[in-house]
Formats: sequence, structure tokens, C-alpha cells
Amino acid sequence: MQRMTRQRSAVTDALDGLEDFRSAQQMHELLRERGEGVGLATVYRTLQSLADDGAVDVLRTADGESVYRKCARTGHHHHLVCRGCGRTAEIEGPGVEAWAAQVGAAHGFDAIEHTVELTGLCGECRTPER
Amino acid sequence: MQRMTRQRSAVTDALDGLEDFRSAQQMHELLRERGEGVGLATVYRTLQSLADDGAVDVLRTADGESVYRKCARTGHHHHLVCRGCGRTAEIEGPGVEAWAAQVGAAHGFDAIEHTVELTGLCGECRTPER
DNA sequence: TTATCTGCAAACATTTTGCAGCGAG
DNA sequence: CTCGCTGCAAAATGTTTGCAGATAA
Repeated sequence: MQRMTRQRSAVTDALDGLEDFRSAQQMHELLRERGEGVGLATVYRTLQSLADDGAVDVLRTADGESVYRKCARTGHHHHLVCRGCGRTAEIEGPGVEAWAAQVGAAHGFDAIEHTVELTGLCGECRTPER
Repeated sequence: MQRMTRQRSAVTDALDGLEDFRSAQQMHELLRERGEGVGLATVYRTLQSLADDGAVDVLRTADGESVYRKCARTGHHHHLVCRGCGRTAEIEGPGVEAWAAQVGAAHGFDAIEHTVELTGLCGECRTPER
């Protein structure tokens, strides 16, 4: 069904080494830096096929980019990203999972998935020149 | 600050008459059908400025379009979107806001903003042919 | 061998922007 | 009268696709 090509394993390997979401373009650049040249179109095609297989999670950012992350079925968690420096902290939402399922059920929805992303300013970025 | 032009009121009037999300392009076409010609760029600019003012909610569809709806509820709230038919329900997260702020503070982050989107399958989409 | 994958560049879709002219205040 | 707003078309952005050649099986 799917051939195991150099490019495809390069993409999946890169994904395995990452914990958070990356855009297709970021993946493309990352692979380029590693010396594993992969065409941008191939990155898109590969990520898309992985997403179709449910091997990665896809998410759309506020500015219209698709971001991908290896599907960590176990140990779901969320991120807290600094708007200033991009630093990220991993967090776990004890109540959020339950809240999502409950709210969904209350509206007659099933198979609930949730996206929770937090952004803020970390200690170092909180007091810039202002 | 903002001038009340024919185009701007055409857009806000159209929004007032709608209950659900529409894309900028749909709004553009709707206005055209009404005979109230408004340039596509103006529709984008107007919707964007309304969004900045918090007068409309913005949401990105799975295929990358931005959709807008008049902000019914005052104050911050979230959405539950059906992956099958796109139907949306407004929800409020009593605990989520507090949880976000608290988690942020625990990591030394300030000025927390959060993105929470829930997707699921609504009652009618739950049992398709698959 | 051969059907699939890849790379490139051109095509696409959505959104943004530059600029001259219009018009609200 | 003055700026901000508008419309148009061109540009930018992110993603998809056609096709010839490479390649896994």
C-alpha cells in the first residue's frame, strides 16, 4: 500500500524525534538541515498520507497553517507556548479531558476530540524594554 | 475610529441576519446577491476589523477557510464543531478559563491566552454508512 | 518489470496589500 | 477639506497537482 522510501522514513523519523506540532514547511526545512533532502511537495504528501492513516495529528493554526505531530495515543497532553520566545512547556490537563467529553455528551456529540493550546509570556519575556 | 460606510453596515447587517458561521467569500456572494455590491477585499477587511473588536467570532475550518459569525454571547466562549456536518454549538467553559490561568501561573507564565476547540460527531452524523 | 513515489514547477485557493479615487465627518 | 475607506488587481502565502524520471518490491 505504501512504499518505504528514503523520504518517507526521513519524515517519520523526524516526527518521532519531535514532541510538539510542526508545520509542513518547518518539517521541510528541518530535513534540509539534516542533509536529508526531501521535496516540499513530498513532505506535504507524506504528512497528509500519515494523517489519513491516523499516524499523526493535524491541527490548523490561527494563521492558516497545518501543523502535524506524531500521534501519541498514550499520554495526551497540551502545550504552553511563550509568545515572546517560543519556549514551550508541556502540561497535562487533569480535568480538561473529562470536561471535553462531558460537554460534548451534553450536546449530543460523540467521539470528542479536543484542541487545547495555551500561550502566554514566560518570566523572561514578561518585562521587555517597556 | 471606524467610519460607518454603506459597505460596513451592509456587512454587519448581513451578519445580524445570520445565526451560523459564514466564510468571507460566502459573505461576499451573499451581499452581491442582495444587490449590495461590496468588494471582496473590503469584506475581508471589515470582518477582520470586526473580529479585532470582538464583535464577531472567527474560526478556521478544516480546509483552511476562516469563517465568521456575529458574537452572540458576550464574553469569551468556545465552540463544539461537528466533524461530519460542520454544525456548531456554543459552549462556555466554566473551569477552563481558571484552569488556563492557573496552569500558566504555575509555569511562570503571564498574559495567558487559550485556544480550546472541541470537535466530535453530532447525533445525525454519528451513524453514517461507514 | 512496473506500479508507485519523487521532484520540480506551475496551478490553486484564500487572504493581504498598494494605490488612486471616493466620500463620511 | 481631510483622512480613512473602497475597489481593483497584483502579490503573498500555504497547499495541491501534472508529468517525466527514479525506484521499491
